[in-house]
Amino acid sequence: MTVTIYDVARESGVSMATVSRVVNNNPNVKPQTRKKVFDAIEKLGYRPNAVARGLASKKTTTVGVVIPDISNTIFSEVARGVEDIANMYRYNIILCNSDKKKEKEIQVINTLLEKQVDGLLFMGGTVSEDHIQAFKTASVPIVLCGTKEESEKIPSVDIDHEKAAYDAVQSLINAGHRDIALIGGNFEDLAKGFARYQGYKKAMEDAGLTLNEDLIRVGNFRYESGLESMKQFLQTERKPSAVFAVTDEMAIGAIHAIQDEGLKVPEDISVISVDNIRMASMVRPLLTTVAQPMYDIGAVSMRLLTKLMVNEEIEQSQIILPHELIQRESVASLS
Amino acid sequence: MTVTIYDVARESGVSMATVSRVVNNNPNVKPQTRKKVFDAIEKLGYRPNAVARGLASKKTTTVGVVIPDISNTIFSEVARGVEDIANMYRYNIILCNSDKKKEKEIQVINTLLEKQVDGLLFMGGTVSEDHIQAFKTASVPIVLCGTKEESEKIPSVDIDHEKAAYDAVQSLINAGHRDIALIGGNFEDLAKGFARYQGYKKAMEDAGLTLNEDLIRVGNFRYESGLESMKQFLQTERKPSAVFAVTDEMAIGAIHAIQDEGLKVPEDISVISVDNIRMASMVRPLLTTVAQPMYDIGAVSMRLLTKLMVNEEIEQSQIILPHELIQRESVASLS
DNA sequence: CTGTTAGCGCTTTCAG
DNA sequence: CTGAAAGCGCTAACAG
Repeated sequence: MTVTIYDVARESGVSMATVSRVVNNNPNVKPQTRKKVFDAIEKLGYRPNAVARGLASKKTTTVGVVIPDISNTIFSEVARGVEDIANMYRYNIILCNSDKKKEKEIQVINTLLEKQVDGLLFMGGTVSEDHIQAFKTASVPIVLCGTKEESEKIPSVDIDHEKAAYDAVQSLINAGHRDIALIGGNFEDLAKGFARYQGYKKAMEDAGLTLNEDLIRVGNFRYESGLESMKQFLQTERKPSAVFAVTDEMAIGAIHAIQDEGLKVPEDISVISVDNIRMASMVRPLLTTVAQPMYDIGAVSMRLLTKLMVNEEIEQSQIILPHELIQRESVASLS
Repeated sequence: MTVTIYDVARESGVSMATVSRVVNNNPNVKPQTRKKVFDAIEKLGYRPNAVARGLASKKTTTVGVVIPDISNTIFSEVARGVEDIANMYRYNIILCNSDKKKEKEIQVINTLLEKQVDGLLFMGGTVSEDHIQAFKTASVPIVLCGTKEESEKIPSVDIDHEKAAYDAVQSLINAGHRDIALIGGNFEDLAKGFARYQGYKKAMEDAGLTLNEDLIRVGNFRYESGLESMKQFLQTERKPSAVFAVTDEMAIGAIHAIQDEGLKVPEDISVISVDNIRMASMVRPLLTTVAQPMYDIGAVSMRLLTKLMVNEEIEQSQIILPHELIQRESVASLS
């Protein structure tokens, strides 16, 4: 029923090897025989079996990607970059959601490896010792995407989260703000939550400003938590004149909390954040934020992985992509 | 270097067949031997090769999913439903973006089939004759997710887009609106763009209202086009009292166009749409919309596919999921 | 330029 | 409950 390379060989009167050659575009085939083979392929409706090929060649041309949550816009934009480049180099991707649960992450890494992926792209929260251990059992290259780990042994691509946060806060300070609140994210998340907090702290300290515990809240990176956090700031007697939210979603939540209170952004309170998700330019006022190049992070990670998979020489295995402050409408100068 | 089932067999003093049995949880193995085998597996760090297994068993436990654009929130929410259920039934998914380009769609369908996926989930715009042709060459089940085709031969799951649009517009009419503008989407997109337009038209006609060409614009489903379309309506002398946008994104664009003009939603103009993306409850005013269960559409599609893949009896192969009007803040009564 | 021949690592009858 | 053996469909030397 299923037509194999053998059937094509018989039909066209050549050997399997020759059929294999024409299917794989090997130049060492006389144009004439090539034609015969193509005709047979067409006639029989032959479709090469990639699984058999994978077993024989030990290459599957598919890469595994573990992602926290594909329905989260921030990751889905990265994923698009990943897939586009994968595609460009003829790879397919097996996508696995992990919800940043360590157990789940380790589990999917293993099943991906069982499936003999040619490489692995890992996007997650923190990379623990257990992760490293799991990676070690792999015989294929791995790149971290949007994270990194201490030792910097594993190739990775990300932005400098601390610096991005620093730049955001500094721009607030430059605009004359002194009472700057922070809506942070999970500090356990070293690569992102903690790093962005560090950037805030450093910018404040460098400006000779002291951190005020009352002006620090930690949310979960999401809209609702930004809204909640801001509501609480609004109840304190000495309201901040500006707030730095560690993600756009929380910033937008904050903006709405402010507006719901009858106050205006940026006239009464300025808001800034980091990310630049699509929605940042789909709100009023337009959100001022430090852009992180989501698509590029995915694309560059995948490009790096393709190089690693063919043992290509690479100049740089710890890649930091640039971020950029996008001035829009949510920050006012206090002069 | 790589440890195979044969190595485990030797190490534990049993046959490959027995090792295969314990790995596959076949009950016909004496607990004692089972233990021996597990010990050997652990000792050698054996990891089953899913590609070899796939070749031998003709099952890969992976399904292909072709999706228009994973970075589009509407599809990424569906994708999450798909992956969750796939996972639950031990399948992995190979994800391919198609951008709704027919050529690309056909191409990825073919490579997915070459990779011997056990089933195919297709989300796209319109399903043409060429698609059907490509599907026919497949020997595995296929389900359409968020689309359908004329003949209804191919299993599918979706909502009733026409009825959803109808309900939205009808609610506007019930609220006393008469001048209801439409911001539509590509009419070539039969399953969605055109169907939703039909719903609008029918609701108007059923209420004895005549369609006004000046009050109809077609966008591309996205925010910017909603904003643009609304701007144009605002310049006409007889402004609509309400607008029905075929997607939430366009509705939000419309809201901003209205607000940018110094008018208020819903006091001056009401806005309603269909979708209920996460952002619908992350704007001011909160968007009133007809919710389509994105996650469920993905989950139910995948569940249907899992049944098809094991030849399970199915009662219903054309599944229509319910939609629901979510009253929030963007529609005012004209009484 | 083309054919022969081993496998790739696992599942699956078929015996026993 | 366990083993032997025959493939699954293809690639990759190696010859010629």
